[in-house]
Amino acid sequence: MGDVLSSLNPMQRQAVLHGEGPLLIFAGAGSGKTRTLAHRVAHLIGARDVAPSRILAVTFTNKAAGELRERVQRLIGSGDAPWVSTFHAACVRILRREIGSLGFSASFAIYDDQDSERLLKECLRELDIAEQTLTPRAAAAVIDAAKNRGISVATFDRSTPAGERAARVYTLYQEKLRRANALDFGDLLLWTVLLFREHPAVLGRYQDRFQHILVDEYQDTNRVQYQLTNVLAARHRNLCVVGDDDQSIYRWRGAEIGNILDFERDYPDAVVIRLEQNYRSTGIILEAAGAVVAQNARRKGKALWTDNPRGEPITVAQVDDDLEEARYVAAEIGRLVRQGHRLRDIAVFYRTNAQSRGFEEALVRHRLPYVIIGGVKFFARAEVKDVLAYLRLLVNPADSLAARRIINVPARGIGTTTVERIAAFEEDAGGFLAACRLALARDALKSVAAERVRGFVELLDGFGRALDTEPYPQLAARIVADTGYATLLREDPSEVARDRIQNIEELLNGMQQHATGGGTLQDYLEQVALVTDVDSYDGQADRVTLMTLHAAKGLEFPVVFMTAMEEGLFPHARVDEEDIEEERRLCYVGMTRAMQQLYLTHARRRRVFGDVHANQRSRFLDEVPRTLVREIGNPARRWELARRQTELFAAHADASSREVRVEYDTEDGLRVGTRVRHATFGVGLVQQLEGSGDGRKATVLFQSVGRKKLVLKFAGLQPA
DNA sequence: GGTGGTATGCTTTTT
DNA sequence: GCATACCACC
Repeated sequence: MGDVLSSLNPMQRQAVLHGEGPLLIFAGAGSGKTRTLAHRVAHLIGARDVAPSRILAVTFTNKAAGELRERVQRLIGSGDAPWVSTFHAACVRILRREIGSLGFSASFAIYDDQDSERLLKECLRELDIAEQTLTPRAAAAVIDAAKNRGISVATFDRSTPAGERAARVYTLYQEKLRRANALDFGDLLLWTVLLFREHPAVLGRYQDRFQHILVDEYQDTNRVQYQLTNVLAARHRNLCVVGDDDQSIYRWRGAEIGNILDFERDYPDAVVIRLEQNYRSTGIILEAAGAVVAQNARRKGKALWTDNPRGEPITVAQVDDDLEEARYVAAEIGRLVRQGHRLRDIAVFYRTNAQSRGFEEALVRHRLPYVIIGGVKFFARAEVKDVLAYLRLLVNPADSLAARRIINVPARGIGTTTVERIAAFEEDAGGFLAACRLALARDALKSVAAERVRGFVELLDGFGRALDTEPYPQLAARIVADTGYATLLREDPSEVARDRIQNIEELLNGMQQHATGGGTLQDYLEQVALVTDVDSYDGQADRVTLMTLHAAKGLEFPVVFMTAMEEGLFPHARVDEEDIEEERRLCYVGMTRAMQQLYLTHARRRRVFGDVHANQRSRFLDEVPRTLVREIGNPARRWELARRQTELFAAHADASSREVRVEYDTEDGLRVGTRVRHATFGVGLVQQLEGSGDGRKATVLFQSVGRKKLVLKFAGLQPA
């Protein structure tokens, strides 16, 4: 263990060695956070004799959980592993065991966003709420936001007409979920909180059990996650949270940055450790990113530093339009590759998924292989969801949404009329599939329709029997064959159909792999419900990576291109001034992904939804100290740049000099607002003057290094 | 029930 | 500008 510890820096070591009691770790970008967490967990097990089963470590992504689990395993060798999982997976694990007391059965299904919206559409129709009043998507957003804040149907605010309407939708939606024995993503967390609240004995068991709780990315926890961790940690109070307020980028998903900012208020005895040494980026990249995020007011503020070389200046490239931007990026990537970089070392970031297209086209033209993370998700594809719906229905026959999805897929002549006739029995029967049986038993369908529905029910019954006798991947393959899905696609010569066949094959392969590892069908469905595309990013294939800035969090690349750095795109036009700080944090996250080289590109004109826009360069570009930048592009624009940066600078200086009460002309000619030049720091603006004679000092805001207090006698300031 | 036309709407989306 | 979603029609 001593050896292992010696590989840590003093702050990391302190975080690892901390014993009992609350611990807050501010971990700056690239400061070795995962490493520290892994060592801490291993230390608790190896040196403090904490049983692995009594440790709970929570992350936000499966990928992060996997990495942490693997590193811990490497450190502790074989033997029991602690719980390392996402919030959602941890809740599923608890709920599979305990959900009986909430009136669900343990085989509950997990609905993704798409499922939720479909179900909400049904709700809105039943409640006679026109889509113009409330779209399924908007309803989903309202309900999800409520769940994130721990608000159940019982506590939902009905005081306004819109609130009353939303409450009715929420109520019906929850009823439908319950009848379908299903939980959506928000439910996984909220039901767990409610379980603990209503069943103190159950809570007590878990409180006892989890002697140590560690939470990663604490800055992105929402209120329910906050409640969950804090209530679970209430007994032992060994709560270790790790995060970086500057990397909080999910406010719009309910994340509350206050959770991390107020940790010391929640736990006055908390030990606070700052990991401020960055091992990832060059000095220049770090300084530039730091200067940008320093513009934010609501932050703890930290001083990241690095022993790494200063590195090359940041390239800011101005291009004429979006096409040229894509061309420039592709050409530059080609050049980097010829210089010896590998494609997998290079990433292209953009603000919205829709922006990937141009880069794809340009990369194809340059014959540069790439991979896109995000966009349309594999498990959200229609054909994949269709096949999964069959399996879901077998595991959880109450899943009416799944039943409705596949009753006529592939087409077997059961139309909307028949479906609606069956739906009339849904309530009595308790689910759509049961309603099919009931409708048949009551002879409620026309003869042709009845035949077809009977065929569907018998088909499913056959699959149901096979479920007990054959491995589920085989069953899945049989479903694809016996339903006629395979034939349908094979007879279709189109490219779309070919893609779909490939996707289904990939799906079946994935199942095979999972089953070989000993997983059951229920495990598989659960895992599939909780994975994302970013999780599957392996970084091994030699390809350029394209992704949104959000998807990039937690990753690093030797070379990073941040594109479309323009007002309206980034920061995005949809964010109001209040959320600008979050956009800026997103910028910070993007910049700090870069290890060696960082490119920031912006176009003078760009096509957005078909119209040409002339966007101003992003304010974030102007917040990067010019001394760290190499500008490429139209030289005439450099004057514009210089002018804008001076303006920004003056505005900033103005704002911060407001506290100064009186300005006198002075014998040295300096006053607040004077532009001065310093031999090392370059140009700056005088913000404050104090003292006289040899002790006279000036506070100067420099473009390059920010604010400095200088003794005039030694500073050698020149007018500029 | 499948095809083709037009309407629609488009930030980010850890799970 | 483009993909999807829904409706009308065959």
